[in-house]
Amino acid sequence: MSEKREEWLKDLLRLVDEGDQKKTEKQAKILEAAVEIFSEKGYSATSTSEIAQKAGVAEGTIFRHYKTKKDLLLAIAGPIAVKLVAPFLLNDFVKVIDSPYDRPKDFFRAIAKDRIAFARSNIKLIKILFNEVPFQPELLEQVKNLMTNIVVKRIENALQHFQQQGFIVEAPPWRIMRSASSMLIGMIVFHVFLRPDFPFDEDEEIERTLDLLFYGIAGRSEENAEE
Amino acid sequence: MSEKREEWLKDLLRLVDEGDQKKTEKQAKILEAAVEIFSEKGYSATSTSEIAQKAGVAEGTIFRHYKTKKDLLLAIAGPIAVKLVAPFLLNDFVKVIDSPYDRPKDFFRAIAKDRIAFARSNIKLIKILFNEVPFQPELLEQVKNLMTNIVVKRIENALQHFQQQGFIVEAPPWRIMRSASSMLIGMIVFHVFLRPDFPFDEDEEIERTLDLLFYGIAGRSEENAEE
Amino acid sequence: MSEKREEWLKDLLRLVDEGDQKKTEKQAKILEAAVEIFSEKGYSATSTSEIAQKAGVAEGTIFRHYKTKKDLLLAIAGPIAVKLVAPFLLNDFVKVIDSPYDRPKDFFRAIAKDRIAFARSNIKLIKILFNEVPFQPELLEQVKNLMTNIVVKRIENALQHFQQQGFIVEAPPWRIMRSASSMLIGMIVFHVFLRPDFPFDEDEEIERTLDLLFYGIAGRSEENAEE
Amino acid sequence: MSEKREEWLKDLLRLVDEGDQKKTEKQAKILEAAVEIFSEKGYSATSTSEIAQKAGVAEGTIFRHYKTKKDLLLAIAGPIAVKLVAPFLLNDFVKVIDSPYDRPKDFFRAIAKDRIAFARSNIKLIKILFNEVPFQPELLEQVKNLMTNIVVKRIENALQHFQQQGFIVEAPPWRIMRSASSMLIGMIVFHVFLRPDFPFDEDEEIERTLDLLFYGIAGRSEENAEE
DNA sequence: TATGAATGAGCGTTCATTCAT
DNA sequence: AATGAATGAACGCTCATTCAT
Repeated sequence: MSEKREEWLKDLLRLVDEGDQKKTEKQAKILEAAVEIFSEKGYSATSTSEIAQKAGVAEGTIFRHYKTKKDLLLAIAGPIAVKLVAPFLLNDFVKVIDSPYDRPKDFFRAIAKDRIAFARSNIKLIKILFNEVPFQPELLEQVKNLMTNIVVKRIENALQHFQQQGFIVEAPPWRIMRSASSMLIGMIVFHVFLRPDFPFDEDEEIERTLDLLFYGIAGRSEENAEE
Repeated sequence: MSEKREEWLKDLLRLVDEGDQKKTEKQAKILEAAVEIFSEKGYSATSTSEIAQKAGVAEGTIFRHYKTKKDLLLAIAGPIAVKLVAPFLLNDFVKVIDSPYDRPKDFFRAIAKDRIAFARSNIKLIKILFNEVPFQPELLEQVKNLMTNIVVKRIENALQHFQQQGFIVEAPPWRIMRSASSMLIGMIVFHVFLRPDFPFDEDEEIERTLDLLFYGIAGRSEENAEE
Repeated sequence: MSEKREEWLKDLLRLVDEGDQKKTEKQAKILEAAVEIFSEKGYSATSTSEIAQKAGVAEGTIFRHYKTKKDLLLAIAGPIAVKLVAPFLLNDFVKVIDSPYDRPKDFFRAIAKDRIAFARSNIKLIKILFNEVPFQPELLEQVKNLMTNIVVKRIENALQHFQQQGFIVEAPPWRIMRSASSMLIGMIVFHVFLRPDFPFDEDEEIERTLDLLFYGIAGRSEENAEE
Repeated sequence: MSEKREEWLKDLLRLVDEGDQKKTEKQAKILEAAVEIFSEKGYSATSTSEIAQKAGVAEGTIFRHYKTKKDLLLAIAGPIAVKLVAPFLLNDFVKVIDSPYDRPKDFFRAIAKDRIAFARSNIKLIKILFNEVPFQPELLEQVKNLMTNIVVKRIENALQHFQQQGFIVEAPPWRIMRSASSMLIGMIVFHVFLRPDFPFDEDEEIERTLDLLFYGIAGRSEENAEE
């Protein structure tokens, strides 16, 4: 089940790679400062002079590396969008169906742990991405592409695989996906973004949340009553 | 179980009431225009002259009614924050515990239907609220207050009530709340904001989503295997 | 021989009229300052802040009245282009053919005196016009239109009229026009723009220059030799 | 009647010679690009980065050869000013008085043909020169010097010589010079700069224009009437 | 109450020029 | 000799806000 990589995806990946490598010292400082302030005040409310000051460079230097302020934003938000869905881009992601995750819980657990870790080390970048996606058509387009063509497709495949084996309830895959995603994303949003100080044992929390996802919140009375 | 209303809450409610009533025609047009543009381009990227133009008033008129641009934003985003949690503010919300919702499903179903309807008629306002909450300390504070002191408290009460009756699984209420909220919010976000054109039967969708919430996504094999 | 006025001409004339009338005090000061500095340093080398300073207004005020710096230039250079050819725009200019100027010399003398006076009272504006025409396509177009459709046409008519009466040598009208224009323009350029301090009696100078134009610079020997 | 060469003239000539010779390949490309863009958009509206790009060199390279942007302009406009009056600089220009041009028409014809040819091969440079002379004091000074001390002086000499022989009408030489120059310059401006596509036979045109210059535009009726 | 001209600080961007390589 | 990254002043222009009418 080899997936043909489309052009736009290749371009994206190349962009990400390039961005990760060739960076002058000044460029790195500019990015660092921009991330900091963009995430604090939002893109539109951030001035390039503020970025320059925080980065310790002249304002003109910013525009030598990024033709416009928006270019600077996209240089930050574009790659993070790709990295956000990186696990699903892996060619061998599909192997999930053949073997590595015997059970759907293993599958969700793996994704959850990986993405929580990722979110934790990229809090500011993810904030920027989500704050700006509604207002930057290029970003929106890119995110839509990634989601529709990569993530949704692959998860759907996995779910159908699990359904065939009877591991997952019979229901439209998109609803299961939506519900499962919501629960995991909700967990991340709460523990990483809203209440990073709320004390909890991550592994334990993932386990208990998966329990709720898999077996529901109904108590014994409810179960007997309805089923 | 009467709840003492704090000062800040009284202030908020008065604000909302006032906002809903005394509005000159011009003021209404200004708000309408501001909502439109704020939701499209974001608060910071919107200029007061643009609002004035769209509202068909002079620029000075805006500042006669709202001392600053931020005041205008807060006049929009503040009330919507309150209305967003309005059901939980009702004095008789607590009655849920005494009688009206025999079962938790009825409880969640009622909230879901009501809030979906609300979201649908306030898409732009809610967008504005969520876009700006991270950057406006006053908004953030207000939302935090509402959430922590009203919503969380009352839902927690309800959940504990249901747990006592055995209708809901024994688990920390905050985790159940987080999971349930995530699933319902995820449904709203998806069907109202992300894919409003995605065809679905609302009542049916709510029912099936509640099923997943209550009984989980595990299929028969999985159930047997683990439990 | 009534001439139908084209649309663009109407527009131009309206523009000039408007420009001459409704001007706030600030607007007048801005124009005055702009004319001064544009003529001294050229349009591109002039900064809007300099204009604002000289006009005694805030920089923003300039942009309330003229959307861009180029608009400001065109508000100055456009009308002067029209006024420069104003005499030829008069409907009764054509009467020249019926009676008022019995002889071509009277015709050229009238034009010369009028345009010298005009040049003298609009030195700076004319400088700006001619400095910027090569670089502003809109101006170039406008000047071309005025020249080709109005000035050239009408002078040609007059010349042909004079030729029919034997007052002017038989030669292609455009060559006569070019030569006559050159001589008069040369006179204006020299005495008004290049050496405004060079002492001369204007009426006398015009008369003597017309003599050269009409009877040539050849001395008696040359005349005998060739003719 | 040998003319003592002043210092400034020596300097100029040396500058021109140097300019024509020692030029690295890059330098030549820079000049070429600068001429192109200066003539298109004007000096002030041209950026050094644009020149560098068009010349295919680094921006720094320009400043290695020309200390400032203005130096670059002067390196272009200075020499062309000198070349523009070059014929009058020739030591043997004065021979005109002794013999080579028996008649003034030959004299003017020679100058006209030569300068038309020159203008044609230096259109852009001449445009630059005349566009910038009003704004660059150094250029203005240089052109004034050349004109007053060389061109005017020598033509005046020639004219007086022709007047003594009765070939040219008795009138202040400056007026004859102004009129003759205007006519020839008018011809060049029209046929070379304004309407280079206007079809005409150059030799014929020069001849006919000289006729107008020498014998005037008056027809037979006018001649009889006035003289 | 409503206006819109006026403000001047601040915006994103470009500029001519420098200098380490 | 040639580069191009870096500079910071200056650019044209927009901004939220004020105020006389």
